[in-house]
Amino acid sequence: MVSDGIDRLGFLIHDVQRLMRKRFEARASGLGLSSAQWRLLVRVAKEAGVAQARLAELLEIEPISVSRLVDRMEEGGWIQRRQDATDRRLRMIFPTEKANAAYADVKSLAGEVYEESLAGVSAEERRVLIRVLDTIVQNLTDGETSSLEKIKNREGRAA
Amino acid sequence: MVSDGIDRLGFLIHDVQRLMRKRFEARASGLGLSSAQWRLLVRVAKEAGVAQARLAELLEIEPISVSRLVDRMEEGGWIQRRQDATDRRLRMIFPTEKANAAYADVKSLAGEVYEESLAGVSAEERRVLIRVLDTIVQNLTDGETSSLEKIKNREGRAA
DNA sequence: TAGATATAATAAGCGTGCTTACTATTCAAG
DNA sequence: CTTGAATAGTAAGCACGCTTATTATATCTA
Repeated sequence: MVSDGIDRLGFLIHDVQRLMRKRFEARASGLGLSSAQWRLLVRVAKEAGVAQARLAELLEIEPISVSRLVDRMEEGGWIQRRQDATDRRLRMIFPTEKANAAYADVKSLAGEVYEESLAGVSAEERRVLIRVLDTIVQNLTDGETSSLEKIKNREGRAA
Repeated sequence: MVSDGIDRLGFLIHDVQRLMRKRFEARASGLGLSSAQWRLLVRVAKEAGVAQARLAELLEIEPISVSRLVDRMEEGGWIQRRQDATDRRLRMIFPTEKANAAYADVKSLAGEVYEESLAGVSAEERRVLIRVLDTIVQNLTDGETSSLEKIKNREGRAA
C-alpha cells in the first residue's frame, strides 16, 4: 500500500519540527534564548568546561556552527569561553550564573510545549512515537559513519 | 512518570528532521534540488499557475521566504514566473519541463529515504507515527490561528 | 630534533527560515 | 472619482545550519 501516509513523512517531520521550534521560541523570546541555544545550554549545563569540538560531536553539528552559536551566546551572557592551560587550542565552555538561574524555568517551558503538542495522544502512542523516532535516528546515523563511530574510528586509527 | 522520553521529544524531532533532510539532499545533490525546493515543487506540480501568496499558505512559510526560494528555483530552471493578466500584483508559478521530467525520479528518491528511515519499524508503528505527527501538527497549528483559519477569517472579515 | 600530519577554532560565503519595512496594485467607501 | 485600506511581492538584515579554506597549536615520525 502506498497511501498509508508514509509518503508524507518528510513533510510531516518538517512541519512538526518547525511548529515546535516556533512555539518554544515564542515562549522563550522574553529570555532571548533560541531553541538552538537551548540545546547547547543543556549540554553545557551537564558537562561544564566542555570543549567546542566535543559540543559539535554531542550536538551533531559542525564545529563552525558551534563557533558562531557560542559567539552569540557569549554576547548574550549565557556562557563563557576559557582557555585550557595545557592545550591552548581548546576553548572550554562554562555556563554563567544567568544560565544556571534560567535552566529550570526553560526546561519546564519546553515540557509545556511537549504536552501541548501531545494533547489527545495516549501513553501507549507516546511510547511508540519516541521508540520510532529513536529508531529513525539510529537508521540514519549509522551507514554514513555516525559521530560515535567517528570517535571510535579516530581512537582506533592511532596506529 | 517523567523519564518516558517525552522530555527528549524536541531534540528527537529536531534530529530526525535534520538527518532526513541531510540524507535526501545527499541523494538529490546531483540534481541541484534542495529539500525546500522539492517541497515547493510538489505543490507547483499539483497546482500549476499557483500564486506565490497561495504557495506561502500551502507551505506555511512567509511570503518573503517563498519569494527568495522562487528566485533561486527560477535561476535553477525549475519554475517560471508569469504575470496574471487581470491582476498585475500576482506572479503565477509554473513548473518547467525540467521539473516535470525530474518529478517522478525525485519522488521515488524521497520514498527510498523514508524506507531507510523506517527500517525495522512495523506497519502498525508506522500508522501510529503518522497519526501522532498529524495530531501534533493540528495541536500546534490551531490556537495561534492556523493558516486555514486565517483564510477563513479573511473571507468572513470582509464586513 | 625537523618536518609532516592531525586537531581546535575561526573566516567567508551560501541556503532557508524569520521580522520589519517598503512599493505597486487592487478594492472599498465616501 | 478620490482617498484609504488591503493584498502581492520584494528588500534588508538576522539566526542557524552547511562547505571550503585558513590559522594556531599538538603530536607523530623519520
